[in-house]
Formats: sequence, C-alpha cells, structure tokens
Amino acid sequence: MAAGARQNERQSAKHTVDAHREHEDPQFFGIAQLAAEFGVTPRAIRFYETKGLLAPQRVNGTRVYARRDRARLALIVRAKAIGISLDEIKHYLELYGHHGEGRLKQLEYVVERSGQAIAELEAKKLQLEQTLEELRHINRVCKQKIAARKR
Amino acid sequence: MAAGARQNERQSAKHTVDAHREHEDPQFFGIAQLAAEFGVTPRAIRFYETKGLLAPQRVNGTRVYARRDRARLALIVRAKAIGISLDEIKHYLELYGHHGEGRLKQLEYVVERSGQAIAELEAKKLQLEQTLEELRHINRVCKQKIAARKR
DNA sequence: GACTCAACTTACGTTTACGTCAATCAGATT
DNA sequence: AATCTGATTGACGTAAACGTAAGTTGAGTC
Repeated sequence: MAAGARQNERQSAKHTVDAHREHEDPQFFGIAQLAAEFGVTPRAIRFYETKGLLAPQRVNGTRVYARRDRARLALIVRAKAIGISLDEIKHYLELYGHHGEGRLKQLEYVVERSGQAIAELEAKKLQLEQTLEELRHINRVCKQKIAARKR
Repeated sequence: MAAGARQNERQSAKHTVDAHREHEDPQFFGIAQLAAEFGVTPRAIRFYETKGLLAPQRVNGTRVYARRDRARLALIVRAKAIGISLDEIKHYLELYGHHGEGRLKQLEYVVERSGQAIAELEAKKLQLEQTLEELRHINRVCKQKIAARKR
C-alpha cells in the first residue's frame, strides 16, 4: 500500500513537468489512487460521497480529492474498522470540520458531541479489553495443556 | 438491568418452594428474562439460535437457558458491541467451548485461532485509541477556545 | 476522427442483522 | 370450558453497506 505515489514512468510531452514535481507531496488524488491506498473500492468511495461523507471537487465530472478529503477518508476507514456506522462517522466528521471557525454556541455543541463520542468509544475500548483478556486466558491455558502433554 | 432476579411475589401453591430457593442463584432463565438483562429483544436471541450461536434446552418447546447459555449470550453481546460479526462470534464461541477436552491437534488449533483473534482485536484497539486521541484533541481545543472567548 | 481507457451514472442484487406480523400452542387462571 | 398470557415458528419486510452489470462520457493517443 501507499504505492499510488510512484507511478510507472512513461515518456511523454510533459515529462519535464513531471520531473520538477517529482519531489513534492502530491496535492491531489484520483479515486483509484485513494482506493488502492486505503484498501477500499472506488465504488465504496463514491458511496461515501452519496452519503455526504466526502465532497471532492469535480474537474469535468472527474472527482479530484485534495489532502483534506484524503484525511477525511482516512478517518472514515479507521472508524469503520472499529465498527462505527457511516451515519455516526458523518457526525464525527462534522466535529472535525467545525472546530475552527464556529461561534460560541457551535463550539459548545462540538465539545458536547465529542464528549459523548469519547465516552462511547471508551466504553467500547473496555469491552474490547475484556474480550482480549478472555482470549489471552484461553490461549495461555491451551498452551499450558499442550506443554503438559509433551512432557 | 439485572432486575430479572427479583420478580414480583405472588401467592401460589409453591410459595414455600420459592421461599427456600429465594437466596440461591437462579439455575435457569427464560428468553424474556435474558433479553431484559442484556438489553436485546427475544427475537434477536432466537435469531442467534438460528445462526448456531446458542442452543438452549427445550421444555415442551420452550427455551430454557442454563448459566452456560447465559455466559455465551454475554459474550455475544460484548463482541457485537465491538463490531464483530455474528459469523466471527461463532468462531470465538467455538474456541470457548473446546478448550477443555480436546486432543492435542485440537488444542493447537485453538491456540492458533485465538492467537489470530487476539492479533486482530489488538489492531482494532490501536485504531480505537488513535481515534480517541483525535477526539480528545478536538475536545481540548474547543474548550480552550471557549475559555479564551469568555475572558 | 476513431479508439482506448478510466471514471461516471443508474439500477438492481446481496448480505447482515434484525423487526413485524400472523397463526399457533402450552399452561395457568377464572 | 373459556380465556388469557407468554412463547414458538414461519414468512415477509427493512436498513445498512456495499457489489455487479450495463451503458455513457471525457481526456489523451494514434
């Protein structure tokens, strides 16, 4: 992964332009690029867009993702991995978006919502740790039994 | 919750029997009881059964859950809260079931599978911690901004 | 200007995890 | 005996999160 950065080089009229961009961080990304990088399908990314989680610019219809969009996608993928629904993720993303410029009322709202989100995730974390404990116990016990039999 | 233990007392022919059982842990549970205790619907519990996650005894067709079944349900509910699919949960439950009596081959299988499960859950935990960090950051920053405005 | 190729849209199919509804049936109550 | 309660079994419906297929469009290439 993260292989989308260095594409196979081809000779073309714009290779000099490419050359002087070679060591910059890419500013924009295509849908397939991001899909490969984050291990999701382009279809999924378009789906997130229909759900209002992403809003890339269009260039003649083609989606062009800026680094902000890339960051949002990263958040989406991580949140999904934890088991958060897209609807919830949307709320989280709104938190990420609005904590810069808002009025006092808005800031307070963000504090409240993010507080809630933190509490919920911490609860999940506890559950997760407990299941992990139990699995580790099983693992340990079985290993001991195996060792006991080999003697 | 956990209110299923003390039911409203009623006068009946077996109140003496009830009396001498009053301070024991209940051995068996009904479907509605467990549903209330774990915050799921009876229909969901039956659904888990069709998926092979539970196998309560039947008394004239009525489901009667022993403490083992109750424990399994507890595991299911916890695992679900983390975002594990029922299919995966089924595998986990098989681990819980078989780590007592198995042959060496089976023990080794359990060690391997539980090792995998542990690795996956630890990955999830890392993701979760990162999202938590970010949310805490947002929360902190917003609180500071609010404090700054109030001065 | 035809071709290619990637990306687009529209629409329908699929899987997971249930909910809802209807009919039924066993036990307990009246 | 009739009724009421609580549980059971299908059958069907639904929402989320995509996948798949079919046809379209736009940007470069020859």
